[in-house]
Amino acid sequence: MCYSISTKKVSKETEKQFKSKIDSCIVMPSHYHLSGFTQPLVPIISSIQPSLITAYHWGLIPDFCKTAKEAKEMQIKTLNAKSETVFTLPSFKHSIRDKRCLVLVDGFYEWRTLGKQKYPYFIQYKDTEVFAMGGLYNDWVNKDTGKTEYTFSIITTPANALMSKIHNEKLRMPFILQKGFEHHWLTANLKETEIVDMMQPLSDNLLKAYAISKLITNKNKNPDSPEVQLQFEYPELDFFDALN
DNA sequence: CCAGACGTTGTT
DNA sequence: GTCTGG
DNA sequence: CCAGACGTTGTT
DNA sequence: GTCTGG
Repeated sequence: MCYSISTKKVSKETEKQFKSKIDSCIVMPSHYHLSGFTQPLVPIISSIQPSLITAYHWGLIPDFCKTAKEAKEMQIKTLNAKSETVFTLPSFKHSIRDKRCLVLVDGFYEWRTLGKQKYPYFIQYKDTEVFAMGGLYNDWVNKDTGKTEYTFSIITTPANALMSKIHNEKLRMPFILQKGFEHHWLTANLKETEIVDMMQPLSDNLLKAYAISKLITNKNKNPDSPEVQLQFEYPELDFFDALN
């Protein structure tokens, strides 16, 4: 799955890459570390406005939610949507047909388990700073206040070889669009089979990854800092990898 | 029928 | 063991 | 998801 | 709104 991302390098430069303009109404959410569990604003491009980079809250609220309380409880359960079940689950079945989006990031974080220890890793796309994860969105109207909540989920697929080594218990990874093919995901009127065929694990030779320090989960320091993305040597990890 | 869930993982 | 904040 | 707290009182 | 378990 994917609950932790970096959006630091999403910027004015990103406009050319995605042939989209940054929404003048938003402040670009640029962070070294964002946890999905806080429902952060994240830069996205939606299928309804494929030429606009805007910002949505992480954690999709389905239309059937009636109150703000119900919506908030739902959001921690819809950070991810499994590619294998998005066409049938009530929370996602409408969005997968006509509310797809690109989630713009420059990396994401996963934990590798060895024995009783967990080691955080930072994963990036090899030949581009900013890349797109495939997602779903929904604009949910709070009937009590009349306000609209703009929300999304990140789709997950089975892990490729690289991600299986890192995320070695869950064996899942975010659905990542291949560089240059991102807008295919936003095409209108796609058939179910065309959508299904797109939601495959990205080839692992396109990604790079290394272990980072445990600053990312240090409560006494701020993980939203450049140091969170620095490579960190764990002798026991190197030793283990040398044997395997 | 009613009532409550509506999700991701992996494990008992 | 379970809850909470990020 | 992970990591750290898990409590009372009253004070800065 | 729709699906599921009882």
